[in-house]
Amino acid sequence: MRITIKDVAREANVSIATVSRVINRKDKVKEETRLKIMKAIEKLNFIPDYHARTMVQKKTKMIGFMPPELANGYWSELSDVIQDALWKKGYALLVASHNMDEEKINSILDLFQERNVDGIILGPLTSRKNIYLEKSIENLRNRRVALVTLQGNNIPGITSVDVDHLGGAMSAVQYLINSGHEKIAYIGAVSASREREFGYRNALTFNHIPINEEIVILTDYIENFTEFGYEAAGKLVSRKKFTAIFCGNDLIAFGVIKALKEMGVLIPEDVSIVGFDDISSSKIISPMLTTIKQPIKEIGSTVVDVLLDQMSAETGSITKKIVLPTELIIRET
Amino acid sequence: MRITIKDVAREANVSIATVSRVINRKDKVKEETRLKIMKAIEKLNFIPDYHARTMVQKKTKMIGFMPPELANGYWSELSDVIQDALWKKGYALLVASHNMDEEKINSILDLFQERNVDGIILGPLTSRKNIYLEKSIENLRNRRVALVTLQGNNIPGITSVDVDHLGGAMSAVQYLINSGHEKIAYIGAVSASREREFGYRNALTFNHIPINEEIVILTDYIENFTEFGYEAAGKLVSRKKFTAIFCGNDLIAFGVIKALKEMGVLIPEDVSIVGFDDISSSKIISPMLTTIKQPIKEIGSTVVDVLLDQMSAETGSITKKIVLPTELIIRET
DNA sequence: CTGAAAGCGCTAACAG
DNA sequence: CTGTTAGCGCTTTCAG
Repeated sequence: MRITIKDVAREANVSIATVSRVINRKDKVKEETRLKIMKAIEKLNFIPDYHARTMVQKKTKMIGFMPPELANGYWSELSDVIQDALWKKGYALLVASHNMDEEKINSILDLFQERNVDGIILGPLTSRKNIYLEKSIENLRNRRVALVTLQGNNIPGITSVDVDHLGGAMSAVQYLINSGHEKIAYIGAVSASREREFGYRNALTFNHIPINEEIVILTDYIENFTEFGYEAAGKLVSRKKFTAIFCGNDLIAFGVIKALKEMGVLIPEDVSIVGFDDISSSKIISPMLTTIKQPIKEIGSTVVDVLLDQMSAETGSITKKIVLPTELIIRET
Repeated sequence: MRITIKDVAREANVSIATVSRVINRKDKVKEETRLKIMKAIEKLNFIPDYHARTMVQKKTKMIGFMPPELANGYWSELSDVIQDALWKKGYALLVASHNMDEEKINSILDLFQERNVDGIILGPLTSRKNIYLEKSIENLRNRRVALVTLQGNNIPGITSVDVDHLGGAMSAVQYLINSGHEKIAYIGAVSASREREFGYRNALTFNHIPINEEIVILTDYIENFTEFGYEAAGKLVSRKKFTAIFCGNDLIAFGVIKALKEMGVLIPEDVSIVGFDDISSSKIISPMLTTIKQPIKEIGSTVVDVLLDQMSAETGSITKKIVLPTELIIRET
């Protein structure tokens, strides 16, 4: 059925070892025999069996990627970048989104172990304590699987790549303050990034503006950020005590914008809005969203670099925390 | 280093064959020994090596998915659906987007072959003739790899799952006509779906409205649909001869909306717009986009069903073309 | 019900 | 430069 190295060897009248040599282009092989073998490979349409090779080499050239979801500008854009960067280095990407479902997280990790991925890129995980997860991670580490985490879940001992949420949030709020706002509301999700909330609080405090908890709306992880923003904006308006809103991410901001428009609130005349992430839709919504841009390309390439570094390092490299800068993108809101 | 079936066998004082039996829950094993082995597995944290298993079983439980890109609402939403459906059936997804790059398409297909995926879900491919691709596909078919294509590339002999682009486009244009429009423009990409353009033409013809080629703007595949829509709208306005625009997809429509707004054209008072796809951003843009909805969930589950069917069928099943219906979603534009 | 042994397809010493 | 051979970790007859 399947064409194997044996068939090629027979066809070319050499031993399987020699065939192996030419497909791995390692040891020297006489040009003449190389050509002969190449021809046989061509003729038989031979593609070496990855699994057999893997079994002896112990390298799968496969990286597991576990984002919370794909159907969301931020993660899908990042996936593309990561996939592309990895591809260029000869690695394939096994993608499995977990939707913050604990059971799925565990089973994905099991799958990654079973399939022997060389490395894993973790997205944010549920903050709840998960014994099984901890055990899996320890296992993974014992087996020297490279691990990197995106959007720092601060799992001890794992190198993380993330942006400066705190700083980004502070600059967003500072911008609002510089524009003359004092009553600035915050709408955000705790699970996604607590630091953005802290940045908000810090900036206000730093400017001697008291924090009014009435206009701080938080939620845990939710499926649909946009809907959450829409509803939160509704609540906020009924409290009428703000002239600007800093949103935990762009999707939330989209919901907010929609709600405000429906209620006849003018943006930015009545209320200014700043988001976070700068996903591609931010440019197409109207008014165009002012937001904190995450350097997605750099995040993707950095995470890949870090991962590959870790895999090539003989001895376990030390745990780092890599923080990338954000940038304020001023648009219309 | 790695825990193998041997370690478990030793720990439980049985042969490796028996261990294999319990992890595969096939042959009968005495309950007592089963328990003993389970305990050993637990204790040693044993996870069977997938590659070794695959080598003898010839099934990888892995499906390759090759969309044009991920960073686009349509494909990322679909990926999530497919991944989830497959996951439930015990399959992992190997994702690789090709960005319409011919070389990458070829190399991805090679990778899929080398890694022995059980099935492949193809996205739209370049329309240009690609000998290498044809050969790969033939190879794949010879090796009985299940193949399904999304957004019908009409590769002969491959079952496709797609929506009714023609019908959807016709209903979009018909809706516009019913709303009193006669001068309806079309902006679309040829590669994505020629049928949408045909639907546009058909609907006009069917209603005895002559087609004005001046307000039909086409392009080949482009990286950024939104930008294309933005520019196309600019050209269109200078020609001033339309009261409605049917866009080949939502992203294009977003660009159009942005351009019209900037030029002070009111939507829908001056110009009505209908898109195609109903990606999630369509609801957050303002005004909310009237569009043709693709049933993404159904597309995803259908494609998975078809694929699994094909894999379980002993004899090569016949090539089908599955067409799913679309739905007109009337919103504000 | 359980063990022994023969591969699966390939790589990596080890000889020649 | 090239061939022989011993595994990689697991499943699967075939005996017992």
